[in-house]
Amino acid sequence: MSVSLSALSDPLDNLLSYHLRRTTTAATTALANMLQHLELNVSEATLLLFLGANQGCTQSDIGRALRAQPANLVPLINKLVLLGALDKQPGKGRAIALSLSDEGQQLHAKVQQAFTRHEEVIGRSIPPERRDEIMALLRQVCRDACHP
Amino acid sequence: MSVSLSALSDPLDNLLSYHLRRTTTAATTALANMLQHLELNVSEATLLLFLGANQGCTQSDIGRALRAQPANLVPLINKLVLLGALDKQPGKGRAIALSLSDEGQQLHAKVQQAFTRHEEVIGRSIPPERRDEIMALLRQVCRDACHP
DNA sequence: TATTGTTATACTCTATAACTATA
DNA sequence: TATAGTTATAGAGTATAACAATA
Repeated sequence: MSVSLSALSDPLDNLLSYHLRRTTTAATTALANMLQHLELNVSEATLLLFLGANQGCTQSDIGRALRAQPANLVPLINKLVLLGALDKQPGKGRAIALSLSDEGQQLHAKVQQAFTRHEEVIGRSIPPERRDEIMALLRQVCRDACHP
Repeated sequence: MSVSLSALSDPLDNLLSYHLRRTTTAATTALANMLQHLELNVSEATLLLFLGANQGCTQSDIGRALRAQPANLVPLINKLVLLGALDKQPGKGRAIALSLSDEGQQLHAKVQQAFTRHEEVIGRSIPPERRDEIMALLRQVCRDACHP
């Protein structure tokens, strides 16, 4: 027999890890919606943002900075190339220097706008003076989780 | 040519959404490692925790409470059944009331222990008196993200 | 008909192994 | 040999559509 909804207790509501997961899912979904009209998903947009600030970097630079497996970057880079957003230039050894084309620059501006708007949405209940403190805390939780 | 690592700037480091994603990934990976010896992944363990506190609830109760698609619960429930952790009892209509078997109770205790230890690990830099405040904030960010 | 449970499917994210190319 | 890039693949998380069973 079904328990009525109000009677359900939630043993997870007191867990930081649970709220991290749930909140991140909600925030990422909202961001994905804001990027939809640009034909980019969150990963592709994140990569574009990073490339805009680090023109000439290589795939392995990106992997190290964003803690992504180089293999997982391949489809993302291909997508940006497909959109005409990327220029590739031969680098040292097998390395390929990536930079934004003119079209990529324009797309980059729109992505930045979307991210900024999204930050405003998810942070609208956070007093501005506490923002930095909260991000420092998230960075620390991230480090603590990585070194158990 | 490759840019030296120290020269790389990170335009994402100032974004709350980025740190949410990165921190959640790190925390969830750590939790998964702590659950490995119980042969449970994070989703299965979360479900077990919920069922322990809501014995007799149905699949659609769970879906509503954890905001999961009922279809996605099927493999999780099957896994717990496979481990001998669940009892199923016919309920109203097609509904099936789920509860923990004796074996499930024992597993539940171990899962709770793992979650508690994980909370200690990821929260070890958070002053206890600020924990509730931070979780309230995460809940609020979650709500804000859902209603853009 | 409305609700519940199930199956099949698909897309994204993440991770690893194995391969190729270049200094 | 060491580094960089690529391919293939596998597992987990999430979402929808379609179907079956029951009141």
